[in-house]
Parts: sequence; structure tokens; C-alpha cells
Amino acid sequence: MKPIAPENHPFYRAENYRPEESVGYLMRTILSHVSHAIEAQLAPTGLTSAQWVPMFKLYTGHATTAAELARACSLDAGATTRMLDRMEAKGLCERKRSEEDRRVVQLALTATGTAAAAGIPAILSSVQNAYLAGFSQEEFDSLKTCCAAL
Amino acid sequence: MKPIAPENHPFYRAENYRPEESVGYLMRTILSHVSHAIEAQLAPTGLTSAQWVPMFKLYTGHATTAAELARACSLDAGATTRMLDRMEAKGLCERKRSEEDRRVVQLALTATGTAAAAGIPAILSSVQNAYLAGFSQEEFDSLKTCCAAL
DNA sequence: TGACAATCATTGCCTAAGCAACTAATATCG
DNA sequence: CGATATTAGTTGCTTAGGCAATGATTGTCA
Repeated sequence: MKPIAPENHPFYRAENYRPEESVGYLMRTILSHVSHAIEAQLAPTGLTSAQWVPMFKLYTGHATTAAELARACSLDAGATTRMLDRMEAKGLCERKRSEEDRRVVQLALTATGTAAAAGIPAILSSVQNAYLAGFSQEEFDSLKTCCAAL
Repeated sequence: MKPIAPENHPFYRAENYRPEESVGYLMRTILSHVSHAIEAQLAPTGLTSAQWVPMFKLYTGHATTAAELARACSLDAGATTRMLDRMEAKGLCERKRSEEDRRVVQLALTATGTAAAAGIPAILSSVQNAYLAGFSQEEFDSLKTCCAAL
């Protein structure tokens, strides 16, 4: 399949551009709805829509320090510090200065935090399955392939 | 095509859920990149990533008051007020109490604001075309259809 | 070893969105 | 007409993210 140069074959043109018909607009709307649905399911655990990402990274061990967490979540260092402030205040995690390297702060989930994080995969699965209900395996695969190509 | 109940045919399961492989994660990443690209293109006009939406609604006349704008952008009333504060401070738009209904605030773009808004469709088109480069018409249509079904 | 660079975490200042409370104006209904 | 409900806009409080400056520590290299 020969890719065609976008100048010769543009999907969108400035002259008759309608945001509501664009892929970007569609995806934005979908993500907004999915995000709200996840937030609603997450409410009982005390986690917010922005907190399940770092919590899950800590849970799976993909991050053990603040700097690692920031990188893993594509977050600003300052944003990470304040996010940890809020999560710590809610008793979800704890900070401890490292003894080997006094610069780094070691992170650990509390029992409450671990319990909350353990429920995340079930919530993400169920919400996405609900939105994908009615999709055949072929449609699902095609969607994933398209998204992966972007 | 008979849709299969998600309980019997789930695309995702909590037991082996990997966020990086989910459609939600893919879409989130794509939107983040696209959003940054739009922001970069928008920089010279003084508009931010959050401001081109209301600016375009005002430009096309889809909103002429603050309440209309909030509804059109799916925004909170308070968020709209402060967004207008910032846009007005930058000289992009103006507020004027309505004479017919003293509750409403009539909105109007300034010359600067109109000029900035006029460039939006070209930017949105070019960024999306760039991301969709390499997509065939069939792939593009299939992606749009999938997104519209979600 | 000692200067310099890099890394880590924090903080201040900005934009941004949601919720709740409030005021003012208009609409509706008994 | 008048009480009540609705609508519009604003403001305070909260969460949230980015950028820049800072201090403390560690690494590198001449």
C-alpha cells in the first residue's frame, strides 16, 4: 500500500474544516466520556482520575521514586511532588528519604493504597469492555491497529 | 453481525490487564501528542491549547454569550468566566452587558481575536493531516467509523 | 582533590477545569 | 400581582499540570 503525500491527498482542508467531524474531536469526546466513567467507578476507592495512573505505576513496581514516577507518567517533577502530597495526605502512599542517595525519595503504597490500586485493572477493563460492547473482534483489532499507527 | 455480550467475550480482563496495550491508553497518547503539536502551531497567535475551542465557537457564531459558550464547549460556567478573563486580558475578545436581558454578557472578538481565530482551521487540518499521513482512504474511513461507534 | 555538571526534590507562579455558594435578572404559575 | 423557579454570570475553594528557579546531593573529569 503506497502512502500518498498529504499535500496531494489531504483528509482535512482549512476551507471547509468542521471540528465536529474530525478524528481529533471524536477521540477527545470518547476519552472524556471514558474518563468520567472511570472516575465514577473509582470514587469509592478515594482515587481520582489523575491518581490511578501513578498509583498503578507504584503498585506494579514500575516506579519506586518520585523521579521514576514522573518519567513513567510523563509528568512534570513539580506536578509529581504535589500529586504525592495529596496522595500522602489521603493515606495512599508514604515517602522516605533514601539512605544510599540522599537526593531521592523512596515511595511505598500503604495498605489502603495497595487495596485501592489492586482494584484498578478490574475498573479499567470493565469500563473499556462496556464501551467496546458491540464491537466484533475484527473491528476491535482494526481500531487498535489504526491507533497504533498514529 | 451479532454483537456478543461483553461478559462472554471481554476484550480486557482484570487478571492480565496491561494499560499500555489498551485502546484508552493509545488514544490518550495520540491526543496528547496532537494537542502539543497544535499548541506549538498556535503559539504565534497567542492562543493556548484550551483557548482555540472557545475562540473558534465565537468566530463561527456558534456562541455569542458566556452561557452559550460554556454549553458549546462543555465547560463549567466558572471556568468559562475565568477563560474569558484571560482572553479579554490578552485583547482577544470583549464583554458587553446585554440591553435586552441584563443577565447575559454579549461576547465579541476583537480584530486581533478574529485574525487569530481565522487561522485555526488551517492549523487543525495540517496537524491532523500530518498524523494521518500514510493512511489510505479506507483506513481513514474505518477509523472514523470505529470512533463514531464508541 | 576540586571545579563543574548532572540529578533529585521542592517551591512559586501561571493556566486550567470542576463544584458550590451567591447575586441579579427574568420567567412562570397560582 | 406576587411568590417561586429558572437562568446568567461571578467568585472562592479544590485538584491538576507546566515552566523556572532553588538547594542539596552525587557524579565526572582535569
